[in-house]
Amino acid sequence: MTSRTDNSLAERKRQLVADELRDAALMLLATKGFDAVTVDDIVAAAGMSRRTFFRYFASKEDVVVRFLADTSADIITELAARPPAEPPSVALRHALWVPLAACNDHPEHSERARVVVRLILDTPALHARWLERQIEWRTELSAELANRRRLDPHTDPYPRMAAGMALLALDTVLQRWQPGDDEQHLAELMDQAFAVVAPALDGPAASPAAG
Amino acid sequence: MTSRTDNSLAERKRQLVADELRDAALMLLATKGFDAVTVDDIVAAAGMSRRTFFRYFASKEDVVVRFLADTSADIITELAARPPAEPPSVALRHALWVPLAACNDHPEHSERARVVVRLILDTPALHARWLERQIEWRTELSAELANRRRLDPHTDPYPRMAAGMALLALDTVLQRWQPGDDEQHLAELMDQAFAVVAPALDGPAASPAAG
DNA sequence: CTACCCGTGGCACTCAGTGTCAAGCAGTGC
DNA sequence: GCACTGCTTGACACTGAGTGCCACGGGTAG
Repeated sequence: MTSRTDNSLAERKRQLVADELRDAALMLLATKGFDAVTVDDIVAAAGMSRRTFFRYFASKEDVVVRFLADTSADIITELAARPPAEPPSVALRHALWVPLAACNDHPEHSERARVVVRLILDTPALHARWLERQIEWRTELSAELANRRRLDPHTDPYPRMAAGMALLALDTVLQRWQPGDDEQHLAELMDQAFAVVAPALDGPAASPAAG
Repeated sequence: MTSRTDNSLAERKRQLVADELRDAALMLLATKGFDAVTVDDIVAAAGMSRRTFFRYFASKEDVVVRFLADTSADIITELAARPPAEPPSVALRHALWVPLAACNDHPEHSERARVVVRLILDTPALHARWLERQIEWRTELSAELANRRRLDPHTDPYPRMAAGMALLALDTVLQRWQPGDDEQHLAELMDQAFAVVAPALDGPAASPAAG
């Protein structure tokens, strides 16, 4: 989860520093709360300088959000890899399952991921940044959906809204993620969420109304 | 739009100061961009002190977001006022139309509202705060929807997601809002957006799946 | 051994946001 | 007119986020 392109040596050293900072940050932020921890606290715990922190993370929010966002970035490529004939609801469900499955592959990571999710949802500043990241995904998912259905994303509201509904389903699952939940229960939550939006996702396709 | 409870005298003086700050802020932010304007610039233009600004607005983002949020706060009461038998898609469409109609009632305000919408959608920091505000509305709309359908918002994902879809429709309309659009065209955009989500909003209600 | 490259730390700076306090300015009672 | 009270304001100082700049140090190539 930590790296995807290790150009060896220098790159791995960078990754090591980033992980150290991330671990120190998540530890402190999750236990003391977001506002109660300063960047100075984090770098003191990691044994590095304040300046170095901002070379690896754009902001204090960035450490937390990127921890989830990195694992979720694959949803776009996953959607592109789904068979074109697949209904949007099914393709999107599979695409959004990727980050959740990645968490459950490593039980010890899963627990930390859940804590980070809680931290984000309960901290307004983090929640805002999280949504900001989702906006990017929505744009990319929208482009892919438009491409699949040969729709013009500038005149047809369907792609953008379909992507938005999928992310809404993800949000709902994360919101309902409880401490003891195993992978199966997470899958059930996912199914429930997608059951709600499926009629719209797979509905009467594009409505070429007035323009 | 500016006030809804004028306890006369002191309260109206407060409103006057707030409006002055808001006008100066929107003028500068819309023309120069969000990051290029400091709070000092704003208070200098308004002829007030930096400290006074933060007595009226929680943050630089707050000035911009509240300008739209204030007009949109009525959507919750409007939804509650809709007849209980009305399908969710229709009730929600009427509720979300309130802020848009409020804009079009005052042509000079409409233009500024459109500019502010552009500013918010084009500025990541503002967009994030805007979505953060929508989360509150989603919670309230969700509670109202759950109440209408006698659903438990903690076990059934429908209310939360229905509210999310409605706000997604609003977002889509704002995104596609063009300079020359009159009220009728705005209504068409609204209809198109709701046509997409309506199958999910009015679909097979709650699915009491596993819990 | 030397020259170079890159990551790092230290420092100073801007700007957002907050707490505190002293002044200004109504309205009120004497 | 005068003191008292409550509220708003401005000024100052302070914390904390985030950035630009430069000098140090430790590897690596020549």
